[in-house]
Amino acid sequence: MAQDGGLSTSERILAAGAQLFREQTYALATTRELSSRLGITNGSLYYHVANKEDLLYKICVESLARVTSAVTAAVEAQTEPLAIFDAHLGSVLSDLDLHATMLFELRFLTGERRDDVQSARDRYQALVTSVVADAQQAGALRTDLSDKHLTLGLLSLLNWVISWYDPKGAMSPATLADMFWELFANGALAQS
Amino acid sequence: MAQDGGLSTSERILAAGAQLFREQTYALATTRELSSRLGITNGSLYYHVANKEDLLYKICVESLARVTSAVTAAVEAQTEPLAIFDAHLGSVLSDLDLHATMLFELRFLTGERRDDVQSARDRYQALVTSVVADAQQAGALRTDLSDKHLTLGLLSLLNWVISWYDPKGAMSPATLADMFWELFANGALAQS
DNA sequence: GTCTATACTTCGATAGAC
DNA sequence: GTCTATCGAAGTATAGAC
Repeated sequence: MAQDGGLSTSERILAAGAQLFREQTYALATTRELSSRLGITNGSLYYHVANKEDLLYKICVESLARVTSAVTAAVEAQTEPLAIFDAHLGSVLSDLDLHATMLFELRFLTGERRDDVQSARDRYQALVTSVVADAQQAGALRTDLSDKHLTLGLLSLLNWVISWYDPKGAMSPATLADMFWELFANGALAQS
Repeated sequence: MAQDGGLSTSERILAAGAQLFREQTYALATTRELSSRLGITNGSLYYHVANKEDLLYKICVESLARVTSAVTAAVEAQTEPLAIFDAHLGSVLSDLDLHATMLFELRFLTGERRDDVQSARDRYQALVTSVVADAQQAGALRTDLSDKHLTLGLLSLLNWVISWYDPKGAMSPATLADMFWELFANGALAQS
């Protein structure tokens, strides 16, 4: 339960865990360091989380829930593919720790947790593909490249940005979305 | 020194190390597992490499040397930006272990080794940017987006492919290069 | 150039008091 | 809900014989 104006312990653990996992990667991050940042001992941490992998699982689930929700809402409001760039980057770049951890550390999950997150990610990708396919059928996007390939190009732009984006840099998520959309939509060739 | 038709021990260690680091990540890969794959004991491994980080360093240096050499040669032969897609993907996708390790594990290097590899990577990126800038000045690429931004988009396509490409899949590096070039050059919008 | 043996460190997780 | 104390496992790297 949330404190007055603050965060619940579970929420604090999720945020601190995501930050730590992004800084050091899941494998190298230690539960001792995490406990220390939270101001509790290593033993106390295990009252809140079952184990280290379970924390990673919760982070991945939360990441995909947020970006899926943001893009779903945007697509329902306006069906232009540009909406995806805006909604995706708006969500992802304002919670870099969360989404970077999902994207790069997902593979360390095992068994059911791994399958669970992977299928959530597949569903998100299918959502983007369906928007692309709809735009193709509406005549907005070219059809000589398949919906899968167009989506692959689109998601390459959106995913790779996580590995270099600097929140303190000059570009806002909205500016970046406009720039990427412009490039994705019209290409890099000079107009003849 | 190379055996008859085979590889030297150093070359075998480099290849096996890159494969292991890509499979498990640098942090999780153990020198014991590496020794085991090479058919020697853990102690023997240290006759060939100073330590684990030094092996990662050698892998990163080799990766950047190869892709830089491939793209440099291609650009000297034909100055179209398409040449970059072909040469880059041709090199990278035929040595996935090596290049994936450089791209995703570089950050675990420390001190001088880290600086050394990072500056080699910066030089490669500057090479690509210069090709883009030349094409802009020649009137081939649009100039309302900066050379840096166009390069960012280009490298997003080229780098992200490493995280999903399957050598056993249907697409050859050359086919993929054509597809990405087509998308990068002309964009996703339907022609009006 | 490879072996055995091991020193040294650090980690995830648990037990049980408060 | 947090603490102290600790178990047991695993890792990197070294020493010294062969």
